[in-house]
Amino acid sequence: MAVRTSLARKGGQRQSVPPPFPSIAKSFDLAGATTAFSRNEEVFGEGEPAEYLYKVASGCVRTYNTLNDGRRQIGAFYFPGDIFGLEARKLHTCSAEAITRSRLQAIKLTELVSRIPRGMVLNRLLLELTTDELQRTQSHILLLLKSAQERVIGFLLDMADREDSLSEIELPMSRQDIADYLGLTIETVSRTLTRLETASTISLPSSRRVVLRDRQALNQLLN
Amino acid sequence: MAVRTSLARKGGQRQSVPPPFPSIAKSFDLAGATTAFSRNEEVFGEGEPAEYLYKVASGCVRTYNTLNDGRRQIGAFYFPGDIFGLEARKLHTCSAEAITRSRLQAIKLTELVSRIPRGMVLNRLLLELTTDELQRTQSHILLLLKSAQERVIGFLLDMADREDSLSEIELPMSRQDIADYLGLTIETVSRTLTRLETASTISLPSSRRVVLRDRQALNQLLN
DNA sequence: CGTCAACTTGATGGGTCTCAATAGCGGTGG
DNA sequence: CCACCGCTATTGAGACCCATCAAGTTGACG
Repeated sequence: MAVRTSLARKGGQRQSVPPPFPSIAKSFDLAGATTAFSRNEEVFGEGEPAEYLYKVASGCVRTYNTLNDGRRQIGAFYFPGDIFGLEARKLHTCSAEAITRSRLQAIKLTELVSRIPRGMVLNRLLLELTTDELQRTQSHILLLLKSAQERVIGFLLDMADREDSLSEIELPMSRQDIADYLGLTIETVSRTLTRLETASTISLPSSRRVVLRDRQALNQLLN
Repeated sequence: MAVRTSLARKGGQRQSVPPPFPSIAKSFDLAGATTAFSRNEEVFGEGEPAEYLYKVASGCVRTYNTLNDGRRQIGAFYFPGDIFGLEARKLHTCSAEAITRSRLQAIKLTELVSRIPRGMVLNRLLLELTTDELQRTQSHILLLLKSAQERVIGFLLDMADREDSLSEIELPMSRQDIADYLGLTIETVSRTLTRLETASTISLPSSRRVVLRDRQALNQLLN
């Protein structure tokens, strides 16, 4: 799978940003073996020691926090090639679950140093991963400030960029997942999608498939 | 000034987290000389090359993004001892301004390596700074999901922790700054503060001074 | 005492949440 | 093949929270 260029929002405008150098982190092979995870299976839980780094070989993973009022905030979705599980401190500050049946490469952080490519320092790898995460998180903040319609459109465009497809998206996650990522309710997400379909800017062959019919209109609605 | 312990929200609950090691980054002296900035003076602008790292010697700084609908999103406030200006890529993705008359230490990134304490690697310093930033950003997301009252209370408690005062806060920033940080309007911020004062959980000797009168009640209102 | 900026307060409307019911979809078994 | 089931998604009606627009208040400074 090709290394993806990450996305950044600058001034609220969508914009592709090339990586600072051909992303070593993402193309870096963590380990040979993969572990299988079934749908909704937990990869790690909040509060557990953060000893491993994971790379998605196939499938899709979500990380989330559980708020004390019971709501769930999804922090990020990870697709094949993405690396996750890195934490600032010793413990995980979020939980991770497989969304679909997935295969993950895992490597113990303490063993990582021996697998690092010649000439690369551990701190540089970690810095790169943390930097990517920071950019994603900052974009996420800007997304949460907007109207429901703008959030949903922003989400769809992000997904379209992350899948290789030009205009047809296969969503592995449920409406609840989307809602918890965007800080909305499933009803609002559903209504917004319906309204976009009515306006002929997208079409919904099935609930998990979205076709972007008019990207220009979508970008305009981002305001 | 003492090195502060940073804050993290876990499960939406407030919780102090000790730094992984006595924060080298924050106690690290960037340079001898300081530059003065007047109120509202720009330190750097979005899109400019990110060549310097800044450490607040006195005063207070805000970083922000301007959205394309004209709104402004404040990403963070920086107080004495805090370091800012580090970017993932070559250019600044946000602007920075002094909130009050401030003095800042600045050092060119390219010169940084020569000033790094013996035995420390550049990447480790950068990693530490990025990690701090990531934690702040993640907390910020969780704050933006809550009700106006919870956001304002969360903000006040954060400020109280960052100032050394136990219960009396001196806010250097305007209502507009607070609103743009919390994703609210100034009216909502003002009304919320008034309501909290009416409920005797805080008092407002002046608009920029806040006394936390009942921290237990405040924590309870965080839900 | 006038001016200006910052802040507060009030009235109103709109966007999203809540609660509730209906519809679709995949699986399982008769 | 069809009936049934559970789960997911859609649709509707009403309430509530916050934004908006507008007016009034306060405080600093000349």
